[in-house]
Amino acid sequence: MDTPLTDQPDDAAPDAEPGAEEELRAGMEHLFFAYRDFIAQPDRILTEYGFGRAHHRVIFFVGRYPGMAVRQLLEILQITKQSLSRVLSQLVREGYVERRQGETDRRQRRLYLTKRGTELERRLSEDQRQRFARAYGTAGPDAVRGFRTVLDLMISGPPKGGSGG
Amino acid sequence: MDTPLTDQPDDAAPDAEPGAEEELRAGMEHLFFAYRDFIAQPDRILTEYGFGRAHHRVIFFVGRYPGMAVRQLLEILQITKQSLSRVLSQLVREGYVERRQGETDRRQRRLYLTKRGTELERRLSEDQRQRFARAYGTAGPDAVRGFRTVLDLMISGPPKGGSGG
DNA sequence: CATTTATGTCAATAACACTGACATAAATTT
DNA sequence: AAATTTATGTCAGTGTTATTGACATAAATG
Repeated sequence: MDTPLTDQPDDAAPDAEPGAEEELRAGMEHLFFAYRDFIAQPDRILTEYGFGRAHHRVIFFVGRYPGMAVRQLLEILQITKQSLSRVLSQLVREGYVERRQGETDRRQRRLYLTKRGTELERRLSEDQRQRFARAYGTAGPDAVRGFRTVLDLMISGPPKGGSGG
Repeated sequence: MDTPLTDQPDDAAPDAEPGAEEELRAGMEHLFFAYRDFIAQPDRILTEYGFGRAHHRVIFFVGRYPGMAVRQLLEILQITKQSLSRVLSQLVREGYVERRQGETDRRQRRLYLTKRGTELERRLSEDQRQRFARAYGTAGPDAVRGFRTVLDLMISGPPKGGSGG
């Protein structure tokens, strides 16, 4: 995966801009590359299962927050319930995710990974975990703190008052 | 845009894991949120033009590297030429991108933003630039260096030399 | 009892990626 | 000069993921 930073002809170098603007665009560019490479390997694995990126997202978040309700998953993924429905139904049908009726609110379907789902989650995230582990390890704790600080500041707060963003 | 970190019921908190693993997954989760929120506003603007995310990527990179050849754009975006073709042809047809024959290698079609394309690029990137500017400004230079360090380490190297790391 | 919330489904559509096949022009190699 | 490779582009068909709109059920809430 080439980055153009090292590989461009002279007349395709970053456009001369005021330094600050250039720094921002460099960040945007690198965020794009990081995300692109972050999802490349899981994408390859998913095709074996006939799944796509959306399935991975569901498996990741249900694995991370067992017992999560459908509504919360929708808020996180920022997609419509119709979009989620197809993916989630498929995962349930094929035995990767389990739906259990909520105890306090029985309208809810709380989501859990099955054993099979947990295994797939580990397989899908293996490259991603290694990627983070390597980057974190090489960069060191100070850089990791900076990374997390900037990343968190980039995330939009809740739309309303909520729990204070 | 809610994050589940502050908003989950007690039984949907992050699964108890060894600390290191949890830290990695937290990073993965936040990278997802950052990217999700990073592209939300441009996505809204693009619908006005009948464009999608792919058009934005082309406009961003052609704007950043004027005179870029098609081949380089394909390597960056990691998509097939058929996929790029539809998007690029549309942008050319509607006057946002210009193709000029290469001078040294006349097989190449070198890509440039038109005035119209430059205007759209600025509009699309406005929220993203502000987002980065705000995060960078609040986090401070040390954190920004850490952010860039980790992000760069996460990007796969060129495919030829190493094993992608 | 009326309303809202949580969930789910059916149908139609669009954006964006894919594979495979084929074509032209120009550069490079033999 | 001929053969090969490279850069680009198009046509056709397909699949995943998203969309909107309409409609339905069960359960919680006012």
